[in-house]
Formats: sequence, C-alpha cells, structure tokens
Amino acid sequence: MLQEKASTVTDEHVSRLQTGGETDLLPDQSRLGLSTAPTVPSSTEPDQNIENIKVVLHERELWKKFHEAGTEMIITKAGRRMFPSYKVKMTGMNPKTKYILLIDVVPADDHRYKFCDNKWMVAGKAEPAMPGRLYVHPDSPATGAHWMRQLVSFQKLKLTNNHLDPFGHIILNSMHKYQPRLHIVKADENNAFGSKNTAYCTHVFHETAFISVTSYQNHKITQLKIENNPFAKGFRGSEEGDLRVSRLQGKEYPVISKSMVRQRLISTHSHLAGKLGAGVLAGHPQVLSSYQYDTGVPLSNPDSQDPISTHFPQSRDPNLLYHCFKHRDNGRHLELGCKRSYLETSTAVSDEHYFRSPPSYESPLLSHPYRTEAITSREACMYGGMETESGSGAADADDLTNSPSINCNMWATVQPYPRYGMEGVPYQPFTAHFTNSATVAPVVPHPASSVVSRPQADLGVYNSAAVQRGLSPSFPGSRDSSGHPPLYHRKPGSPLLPHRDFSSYSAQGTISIREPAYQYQVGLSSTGSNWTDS
DNA sequence: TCCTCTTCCACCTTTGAATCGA
DNA sequence: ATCGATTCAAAGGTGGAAGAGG
Repeated sequence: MLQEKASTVTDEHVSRLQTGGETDLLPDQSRLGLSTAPTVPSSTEPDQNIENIKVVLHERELWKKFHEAGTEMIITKAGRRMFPSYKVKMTGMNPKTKYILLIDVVPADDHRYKFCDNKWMVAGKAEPAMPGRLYVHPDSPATGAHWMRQLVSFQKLKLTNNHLDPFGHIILNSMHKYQPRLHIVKADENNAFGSKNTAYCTHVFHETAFISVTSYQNHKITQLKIENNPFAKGFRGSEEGDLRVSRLQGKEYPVISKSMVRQRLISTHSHLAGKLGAGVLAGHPQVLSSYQYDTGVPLSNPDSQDPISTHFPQSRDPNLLYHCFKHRDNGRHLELGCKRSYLETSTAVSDEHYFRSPPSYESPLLSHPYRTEAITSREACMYGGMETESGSGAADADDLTNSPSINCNMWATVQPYPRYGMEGVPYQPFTAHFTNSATVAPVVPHPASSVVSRPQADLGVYNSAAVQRGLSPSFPGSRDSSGHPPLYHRKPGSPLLPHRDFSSYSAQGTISIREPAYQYQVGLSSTGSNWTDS
C-alpha cells in the first residue's frame, strides 16, 4: 500500500484553488463581474480557509487513459463500483478541524448518447435526472489530520440504474454522461454540516467524467478495464495466449495476450501522446486543456475530428474544474469564481455529435442539520491503517474515538434537473433544507423559482476557479423557507438501521437540499447508534 | 431488425476468521 | 496473554454471453 502510494505521486494531479483568501478575487473574477463573498467567521485564520485545501487525484494517469478513450462506467441493478476508483490525496487541511467528505455524480449535460461507428454521439435529449444521491465517505467526519494521513478512497461507491435502489447507491441513467464531484465540508460544532456557517469546497476533476452504460460499448475501454482492474484479471490473457478472453469472444476479437494488450495500450497511448506532442491536439484544446487546469487554455474546436474526440467527444469545457463555496451569513449565494467557460450558443448541427459542456448548475451540496451521532463502525474506505500518527495523537485520538461518525450512505432525491443546455446555461441558485427527521414523505418538486442566468459573456475561460458562495441558512424546522415539508421524518427515538437496508430508508436522518426544480434529499444511515433529534 | 438491458456464469481478488508459532 | 504471520474459505467484483424486451 505504501508502495502504491509512493509510486503514484507523480501521476497525481493537483487541483488547486486559486483564491488567496476569502475575499480575494480570482484573476478573472473582476472580468466576470462576480462579487466577492463575505468571509466566513470560522474561516478567518489562513490555515482554516477551506479553499486552501488541495486535492490531488490519485492515479490521474490512469484516469487520463480512460478519459482519452472515453470513460464508461457500468451500472447495474445491484450496483457496480467505479473503475478507476475515485481516490484523492488531501493537503492543506487544518489538522484539527473536522471535515466531511462526500461525492455526488451529476449530469454533465442534457443529452443521451449512443455509441455508433466507434464513437459516442448525441442520441437525443437526456432522460430526467435520477434521484440525486450523495456518497459520504464513511470516515466522515474526521479531522484534517486524518484525511491527510493517507489516500482517501471512495472505491466502495457504487453506481446503479435502479431507480428504486434501496442501498444508497448513486442512481444514474444509462447512456448519459456524468461528472463526479468531491465536496469537502467543514463539520460544525455538532459534527454535522448544514448549519449557518458551514463552509465547503467542491472539487471537480475533468478526467473523471464518464458515460454510464449497462454494457461496455467501446472495446478500448473494455481492454483498459481488464488490464487495470484486478478483479477483471480473469479476462486477461496469459503470455502464452490461452485466454479466457479469446475463448469467450474469439469470434469477435482476435486473441489478445497480456503482452499484446500492453503493446496496444502503449501504442494507443503513444499515438495519442504523439499527437499531443505534434500539436495535433493544438486544434483541440478541449483535450489538451483537460489536464492543464491551471493554464487557462482557451477551449475548443467544435469541429475537431481527431481520433480522440471522435471516440469520446470531449467536454468542451475542461474548465469546470474547481470551485469553492462558502456560506454567507445572510443566506444569499455568491460566487467568487467561474465554474466554466464553455457556454457558447450551440447552433451548429455538428455540435450534436460532440459532448457538450460539463455541468453548469451549482452544487446542490448544502447546509442543514447534517447531524452525526456516534457510530460504532466504519467501513474502511481509506487506504492504510488507522493507526495514530505520532505527533498528532491528540487529533487522531479525538478523530477516531470521540468523533461521531456518519455512514457511507446518504440518500438524496433529485427532481429532474432543468436542462441546462449549453446555451446560456442557467445558473441555479438554491436553498437548502436539511433535516434529520424521518417520516417518508413524497418528494415535492421545488417550484421553479428565480434562475440566475449567467450570460455567456460572464463565463470566461478558466481552468481552475474558486468559487465562494453562501449556504442557505438552516431550517431546523420541518419546512424549508418555501414551505415544503421535509422529505423524510423520523419519529423521535427511532433507531437508525444499518445502511444498505431498505427498511431503514424511512428512518434515515435526512438532509434535503433544494434548488429550484432540483432537490437533493440525503439520508444518513447509522450502523450503530440512534440519532438525536435536534 | 436493432438497440438496450438483465441475468447468469466462470474467474479472480479481497476480506476476515481461524490457526499457529514466537 | 499478546502479537504477527500464514492459511483458508466466503464474499464480492469483473466482463462476456445469451436472451428478453421495447
């Protein structure tokens, strides 16, 4: 494990916030006309600025390989893990501050895709978004020292296409493009988030975008998975060529040995690298800039026909990479950075054959009594041991023994997302409603409310951006500001059941996060103790 | 007919309990 | 009694094939 960690350092990609302080404008902010966000009282010390946290994507090179081929992720009714798995290295955290780490997977655009002629093409309008769910790292909340000690792995995150999934897996539509996002939330005094002063960051790694499929479409992806995923070792061929792969699919594919696969991968990679090196991709900055978050490389040639983009039309905005939000005391939301640049009006017919922009909507992650109580067990989702680090024993001890813990699974329900086309993508402000109550109630779509449209001109080119925004004030009651009932209510004293038990669904401590027409509903499951109603 | 999805399968890794020895 | 190493079996992850369904 240590060896793995050490060997991958150079492959990691550092996602870095550009804000120097809470009121600092990003280089392009002024040009964007974005306002500064007020400071967060709890974040006035430099070492506590949540935007100073740096996140490094583990195995970035592997992600890049997949991305270049057009990453596909299998979704099954029972839930399937992501591969490559989402692992990050955290730095810059306050060692003693507690954070909650969670991931969501959001639609990258409003299209449905099909794999035709060895390339992904738009096949129509996207289906309504699936219930949005958050995957909370099982170690959450934990101190910064804990998170920074080793790789943070979300490998147990599972994707499903089962709309009624009882296991808390992230629900996706097949043949749609998605973008995973990592949220770092500073836990409040109750080891929860969602309270008034909650601050959080959202990290988006462009190369982790994928298309969900029920069976692999692109043979290159299949080979990459087989070659790199240890669980798929059974499909690798031996050096002698006695392959299960060839046995099973001999009529379709030639015999492929390990060495051949390796050679092909190298060849493919070299080919791509060669193109990169030769500047072929210079005309396709959407590819090149995908890995150059900080360069501010302008985007995209929509007419590109290079092999890469024909296999996997790139998002034309690799710039939606990094943003940081912060709570604003008055509950209104501000942005300090630009989330994306690609907002050109899409009029060209050819655009239909290419991926469009990454998500343009705002993070649904938000505040409110995300309350955590003592939990007796955690799933080991972090690399390495949990041993106390010398020199940080206090923090560690506190981390592991006193910290109430939350479970991996949070349930959320998202109303069909407003289709944010590439054209003048509406920018969605949202309010949040968190509750740990628990009676199941129907999810009520939040009425479409004011939509903050961001003129295209406002969305310049940024390869990295930090956005500070406010989190809504908490609504400890059972209704949010719009009068909607809570999504779930739990009777006082109702114990939480172990996660992955659908029967516990109605007994989850819940968080609902609402945006206009976008509603997150997050349930927390506990493996041990009861929740306390606050 | 085509496309997508589900189910089942064999093969593999991972995980944790049991065992043993120092 | 404790700790670490080893062994073993069960659990779970994997992609492919076949077939169902729209």
